Order: sequence, then structure tokens, then C-alpha cells
Amino acid sequence: MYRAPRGTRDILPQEQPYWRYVEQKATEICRLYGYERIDLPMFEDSQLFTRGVGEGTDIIEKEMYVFEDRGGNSLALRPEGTASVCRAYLEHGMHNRPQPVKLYYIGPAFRYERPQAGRYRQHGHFGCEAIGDADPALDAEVIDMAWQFFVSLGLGRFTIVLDSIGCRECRPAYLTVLKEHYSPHIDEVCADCKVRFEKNPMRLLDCRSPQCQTIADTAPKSIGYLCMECIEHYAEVKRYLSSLEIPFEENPRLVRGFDYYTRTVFEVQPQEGGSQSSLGGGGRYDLLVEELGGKPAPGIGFATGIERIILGLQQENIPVPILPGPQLFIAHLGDKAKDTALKLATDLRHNDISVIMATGGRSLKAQLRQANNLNIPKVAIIGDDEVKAGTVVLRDMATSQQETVPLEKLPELLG
RNA sequence: GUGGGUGUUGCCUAGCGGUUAAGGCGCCAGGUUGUGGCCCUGGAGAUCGAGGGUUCGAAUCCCUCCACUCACCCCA
Repeated sequence: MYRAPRGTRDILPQEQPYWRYVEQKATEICRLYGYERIDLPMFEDSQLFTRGVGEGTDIIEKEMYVFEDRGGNSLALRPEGTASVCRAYLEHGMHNRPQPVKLYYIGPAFRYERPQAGRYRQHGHFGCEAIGDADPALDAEVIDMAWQFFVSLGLGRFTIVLDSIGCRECRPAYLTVLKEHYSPHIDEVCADCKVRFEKNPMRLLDCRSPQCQTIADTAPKSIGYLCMECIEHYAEVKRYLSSLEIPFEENPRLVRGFDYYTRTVFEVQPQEGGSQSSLGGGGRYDLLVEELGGKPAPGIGFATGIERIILGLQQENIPVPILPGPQLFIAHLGDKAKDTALKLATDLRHNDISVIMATGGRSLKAQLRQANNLNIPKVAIIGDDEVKAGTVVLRDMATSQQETVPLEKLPELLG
């Protein structure tokens, strides 16, 4: 028997209310903040991600679904959305639109990882990006947006963690200092850190291996080596956040898993419970558009994992709206009645009434049982008598009351 | 990639060396005429994750593999 591939799953009807709820909250927040929806391809030229996200990252090195199509092109299922949005920004000349361009997307992302609670190989992403403005007020607005999103969902137990990791000007000097701190101890650190030291020294900081803790704890922090502009930018972001009364926690070791980040980085972390350390995250990427071959344009954005949000909703017992089911079930007895029933179902649907008609030639008893099991509030019963009289018996399933009504009165009785 | 846990019908579970693998939920049907839910009766549905081994005999013991799951790593 076939099964869904490892790390993928079916989102069954009973779970749909959660997805609809999250999507509805996401689109609502985006509407309020003036973000427009963009739908992006699920696969791209794999180079877009290797150049954008960065070659030294886990996502590119071991988690990307790369494949060659029949034309010999190297493509990759998107592991995240930011690179694609930047590509679209360039491809469609969006620098000619009023800046910043504000876009959001909802859809799956793919990473080849060992699945576990809240982690899938295909997972739902909601993200938004503002490209074309370096104003720290925009950083604050994006963080505010993430905050308001989680608040509007009803989630209570989460924290915003904030850091600044410098820019093209100050990062090189910082990395030099960081490497100087590590080089006397390079034999003591874990195997991963030895690689990080060479390929991606920023990542040394968020190693959690016990043998690296002391050295990571005592390592110089990026915020101590920011240039004047980055210091000011970071101070402004924090000032705006404070005036918006967004609580945040600074963590000088927050690094994030993508190479494109500059200056502001942040993460939304659950305070407890779930083993996954992040509900969402984002940051500024002032060099990415340029790195992808465009005229320089700063950007900032964030992305969230929908499965993890839903997990949080379920853990916190947050009720979500139920989705409406059919309003009417049509039961019938006899061939003529069946003809009438089929036509009635169609007429009612034209009047925007959701109808299920019995099929399969079952007894009336069985048809009513089915209506009951489907939780449909009203049943129209049509037999030979009703066909002759041009009526139906309309039964209320909750009260067991029923009355005979003319066919043509049904739309107004149900509408 | 590394480690732990678990695999018996659509779902939950019993059985842990000896008849046709049992029960609950759900599904389907019946309990006289055209009426659901409660109750009663019946039915369908399981190559006991797969392969191999031990044994007169394996769902049950052993080995291998696979899947699921949780955690690490990393991330949404």
C-alpha cells in the first residue's frame, strides 16, 4: 500500500479549521499592514538558494531537495521563501513600484530532514517581506506584525528574541576577532565547529555542544563590534519596539540559519512545551537583492511555520471557528422522487444553499441515518405523494418536527 | 547523519508458544407499511509492518530490514 512520503502528511478535513483559521489571521494581518499576496513557484533554479541562503548553511548543504529536470536544469524545491520573493522583485522590475514593496506568501516549503514533532519535510510557511527601504522603523513594523499575528491567533506563551549581527562594513572586523578568540582552542571544539570556523564562523555562536559552551559563552558578541550606523540602527529598532510596547528579549548569540541576514535578526520562540525552538523568525537582508544580481535594495521579512502554530493552538486549547457544513439533506423514495430530488438539489444550490442528496438507493431509514451522521440540520423528504402534490416534507433533525411545504418555498425557508 | 520508543482491521485496544486472532468505536444492514439519534440483532473489514530463523506448532521467541514516533543536530 502506498503511504504519504516520509515527512509529509495529509491535512484531513477535521484539521482544516485550524489551517483556515491561521490563513485567515495571516491574510488579515497582511491586509492591515498593507502587504499584498504573491504566489511563488514551489521550485526554482537551485542556484537561487545556494547563492541566496548561502553554501555553508545546513539548509543548503544537507536539507535541500535538488533535482535535475528532463531538460538538464538543476532545480530545487524551495526551502524558504525570501530568495524567491527577491527573485520575483527583480524579475518583475518591482524597484519601479513605490518602495518599499510589501509582499506576503502562504504555501509549502521543503527541507530534507528527519521528521519529528512540529517538523516536516513539507511544511506550511507564512512569510512576508518588505523590500526597498532600510528604515529601522520598518524593522520595528515587521516585528510588530509578527507579534500582532501571534497575539491575534490567541497564542499567549511566546517571546520575541532580538539581535543585530552587523553589516558589510563591520562584520569582517568582528569575524576576525571571533576567529582570534577561537583559534587557540580550535582543537577543543566539536567537529561541527571546526567546519564552522572555516566556512561560517558566525554559526560558532549557536553551537550547543557541551564542549563548546565555555568558549562560545566567552566569545565576543557581534553587538560589541557594530559600526556606528549599525549601532544607531539597532538602537532605533529597539526604541521603536519599546514605544510600540512590544516586549522583546535580547540574545547576542541569536544567529539564524541563513547567510543573507544583516543587522536585525529576530525569532519568535515558544516559552515552553514544544521541543522546537522557533515558531517563526526573520531579519534584515540588505545585501540579498544585490547578491542575486540586482541593483542594491535593502529588505526585511519574517516567516512562520504553520504546523508549529497549529501545534501551539492545540496545546493552548485555543478554539477555532468550525467550518459550515451542508444545510440540507435530500432523502427520496422511488424513481420519480429521485428525479425531483436531483433537480431540487440543483435549484437550491443555485440559491446558495448547500445540499447533499442521497445516492445509492438506500431505504429512507438509512438515508435519515446518513443525514444524522453527517450532522445536517434539516432533511427534505420526497416520495410519490410529494411529487404529485409538488411539496416536500421538511424535517428539523434537532427537534424532530416536520412539516409539508411547497417545493418553491424551500429556498426562503432555508436561506 | 546519531540515539531511544513503537508496529495486531479505518481508529483504540486484548491476546505474549497451542483450536476458526477477541472486544470497543466507527461503517453497513435489519428490528413489517415512508422517518435519524437510544437499545437489540446481524454483516463486512486483519496476509498480526516485511523477510528469514528456532519449534511438532509463532501475533507471541531470535535475527535482519522497513515504517512510524520522540529526541539530538538544525530549523518554520
